[in-house]
Amino acid sequence: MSPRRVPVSRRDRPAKPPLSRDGMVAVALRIMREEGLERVTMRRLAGELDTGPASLYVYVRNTAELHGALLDELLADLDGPGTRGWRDELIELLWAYTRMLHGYPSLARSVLTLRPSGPRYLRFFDTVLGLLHAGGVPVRQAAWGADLLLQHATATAAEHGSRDEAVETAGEEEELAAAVREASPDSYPNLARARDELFSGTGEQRTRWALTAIINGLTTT
Amino acid sequence: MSPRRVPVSRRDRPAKPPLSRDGMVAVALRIMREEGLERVTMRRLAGELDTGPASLYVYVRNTAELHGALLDELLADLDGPGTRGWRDELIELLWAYTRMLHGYPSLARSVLTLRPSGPRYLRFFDTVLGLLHAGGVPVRQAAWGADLLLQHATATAAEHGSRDEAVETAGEEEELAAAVREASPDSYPNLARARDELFSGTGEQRTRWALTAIINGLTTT
DNA sequence: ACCTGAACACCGTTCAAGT
DNA sequence: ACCTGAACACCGTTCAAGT
Repeated sequence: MSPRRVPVSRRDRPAKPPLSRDGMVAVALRIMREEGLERVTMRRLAGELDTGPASLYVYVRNTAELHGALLDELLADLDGPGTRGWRDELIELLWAYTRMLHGYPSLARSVLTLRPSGPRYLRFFDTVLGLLHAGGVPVRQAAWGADLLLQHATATAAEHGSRDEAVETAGEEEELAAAVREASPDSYPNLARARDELFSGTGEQRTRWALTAIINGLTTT
Repeated sequence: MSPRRVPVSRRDRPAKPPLSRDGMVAVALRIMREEGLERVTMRRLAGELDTGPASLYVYVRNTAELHGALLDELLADLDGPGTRGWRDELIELLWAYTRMLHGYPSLARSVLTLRPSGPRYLRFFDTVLGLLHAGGVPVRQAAWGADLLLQHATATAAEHGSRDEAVETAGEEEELAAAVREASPDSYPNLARARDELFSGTGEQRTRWALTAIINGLTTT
């Protein structure tokens, strides 16, 4: 009779590190990087931290707050502006932000309704405002414009995110393309005329164009 | 002994109307209008239609498709453009769309990742393209610009939606405001300078300004 | 083809009771 | 104060079996 295999018990495992907000966020970040934000649930996180879901509520008010913390963590990897003209630097910065969020479309969606307020986000916002100021944009247009630019970048990442869920979205994209193709020029003359341009360009080209257009618009409005 | 009250049984109720996609969407629309999109779940809808959730999958592929149908339904209430100049009409149309979606922020969030392709949405898109064309905007800028304008309108509704969930968001808005107030002018000089303008203006003023800025930008980019 | 019961595999959050 | 087991009140989607 071979010795019965007993399941690894609590006391055989390495001592459970004490819970902390930072530890929680670190684990959440790892799960998000490896499997996407969908997998970062309170229950999963609790399991990974060897406790019950209720324990997490000592450190965050709710999932939205956790998502805000994750955004702030990602923002740490964003480089500050370089030394070119304010316009180019601004576009580069916002494009880098868009690219970063593009890898985490679910986070982008969450951020869109979040009003983030972490230190890294404030730094980022300050930099955008600074570049607009450097371009001579009056303070009101700079404030409203920075908001507009960040909203656009976030919404773009949320919309065209590139994780597995994008497979579904690709189906809908195809459905829209088909609907546009089949739209009769009689009832939809403008759609028919714009048919080819509606889906033209790469994501990068369109995003850069949009950022440029918004910057041009806000300086003259 | 008073007659025992028996619960209303299946056969005492009016004959169950046959399921149909239109019937489903109509009930979903009613629930969304009365209680918000959060309450429009497959299970709730099935209960309301006196069937099991599995039955709904005969008519829609998934919840995303249902949300697309709801948007198309709402779009039916949107008036076409009037007779003023293309610019004013375009802003009016997009503002009406924003206002409409503002009442259903969860739907706006869903639409942002949906690529809607319903007939009413195509009509709406065609109208936006038509107004830009009337303004002499070249077809490529019109196509990319229409996309940009619709994305902005949808994202704005998603962001500042006005249902009960807005109570939570108000808390986060307040937290951001507090963070901005407390941001030291030394480490966040641009935030400090823009402090007052960051939260100035009504939602309508800011949305109209943003739409105007984007239109100005896209015509010159 | 259309319809469904039941199951699969999960959720976020709260709360009373512990330490 | 910090932590937790257990419960509350739900989810979307699939699938085999019916009609």
